[in-house]
Amino acid sequence: VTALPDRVTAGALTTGRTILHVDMDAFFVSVELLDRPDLVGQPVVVGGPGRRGVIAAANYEARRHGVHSAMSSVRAQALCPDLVFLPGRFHLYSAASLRIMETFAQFTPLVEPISLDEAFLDVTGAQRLFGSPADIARQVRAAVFATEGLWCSVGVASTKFVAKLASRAAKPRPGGPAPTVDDDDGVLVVGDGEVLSFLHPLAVSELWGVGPVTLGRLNRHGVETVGDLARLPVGAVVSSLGSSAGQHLHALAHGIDPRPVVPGRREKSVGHEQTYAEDLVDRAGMDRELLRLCDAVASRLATKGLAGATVTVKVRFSDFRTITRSHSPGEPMTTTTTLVDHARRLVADIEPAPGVRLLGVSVSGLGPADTGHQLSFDEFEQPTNRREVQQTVDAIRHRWGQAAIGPAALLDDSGLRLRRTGDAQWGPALPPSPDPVDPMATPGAGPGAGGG
DNA sequence: TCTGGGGTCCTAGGACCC
DNA sequence: TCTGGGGTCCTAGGACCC
Repeated sequence: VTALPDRVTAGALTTGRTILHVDMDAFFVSVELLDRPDLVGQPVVVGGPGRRGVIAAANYEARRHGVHSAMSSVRAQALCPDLVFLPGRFHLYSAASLRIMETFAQFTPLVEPISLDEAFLDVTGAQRLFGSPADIARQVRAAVFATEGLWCSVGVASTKFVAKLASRAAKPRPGGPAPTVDDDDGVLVVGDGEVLSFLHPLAVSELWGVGPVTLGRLNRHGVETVGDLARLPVGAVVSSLGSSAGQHLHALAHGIDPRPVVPGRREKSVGHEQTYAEDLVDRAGMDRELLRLCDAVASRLATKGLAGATVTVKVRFSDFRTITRSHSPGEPMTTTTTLVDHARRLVADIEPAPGVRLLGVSVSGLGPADTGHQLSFDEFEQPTNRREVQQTVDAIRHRWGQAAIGPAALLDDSGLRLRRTGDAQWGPALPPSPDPVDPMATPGAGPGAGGG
């Protein structure tokens, strides 16, 4: 694979776009299996095995039993008693994802990541260097396999959403043959003349943006397929779904999607939330957990060099009713102490007694953390500068790991170890874990969702 | 299917300003 | 003080995606 030269002008990309949607196959599980060749051929998932756990990713052997991501783990286990559960190792997936995105960048600078395992590539201007759209798609797929040992599926079209649907159609089928680099394996090109005949037979729920609620509304109009939606007058769609969503989906049903591939999109919020194996029932528990969440959020803000304007607390009660409370203090926030002060105030009048199953803290309105030393009013009041404390904590964590230091209020009953956030990625472990966390563990190397 | 955790985007009402 | 119209910001909630 030859690297793309520096000069690819945006001007050449304005008409007749060629867009690739690249989607890794069973990404998390595939990464795990590189380390565990002994499990190849067995049904394997990454996810939390606990009572409130869910499946994050399933390999094709597991899918053959009907197991899929977002399914509750209890149900997955029932469908496939031999299912192998692996706890997630997020840092591995992030690192692999970064390398894969770099591989994409060898073909075009216009790479828009959607998640760790998916991206859009606008290759309109890359065809003189790399050949036809199908040629480029095959080269991308082969390059990812050559560098990572991982397979992906590639959809090609002149619009984003058709490219995405095409990559899904190009996926290996559960129980089907294993992927190869053969000419037409794992790649589907939908030419402009074929868009409507490809699109219209699909279930309308396949469209990006049609979830359970929208599907229900469309079904009430007798819409089952994308073709049904296209035949409905736009007015009827708009009156049912609202102006924005209605016009957008109606246009999609006609194959129209002007959204460009946008590289380098900035993140807009950073947050942590956690569902508890046992509901929280008192103020002290809420206050302690808010501290834990704010500590985790502040730590990530520091790593990214960001500050936030608005803090939002989310509370989900045992009956699943969910509320949010937010506040924008007027000054950028960076520290655990500032975040937790606001977070606790936001829930001060909320009664935890019915049982709180989830708490979340997120920060939005992100901007660069100013490196100057303008003290906020808040900090000015404090005997010790909060920013300095936060910076010292962050430096220690950078050197010794996330669990090396933290608020004393988060020490567990032994008084020796910190209660940590972020291990239970896919739902709480089996019953409340008496299992301590090694305070010297490296980030992400905790007991994980399955440690229990 | 008794429902995770990371996010994005949209809507709607009210405060506030000109 | 029986009072318009446009714009922006803030807050709360919800749909949706991977």
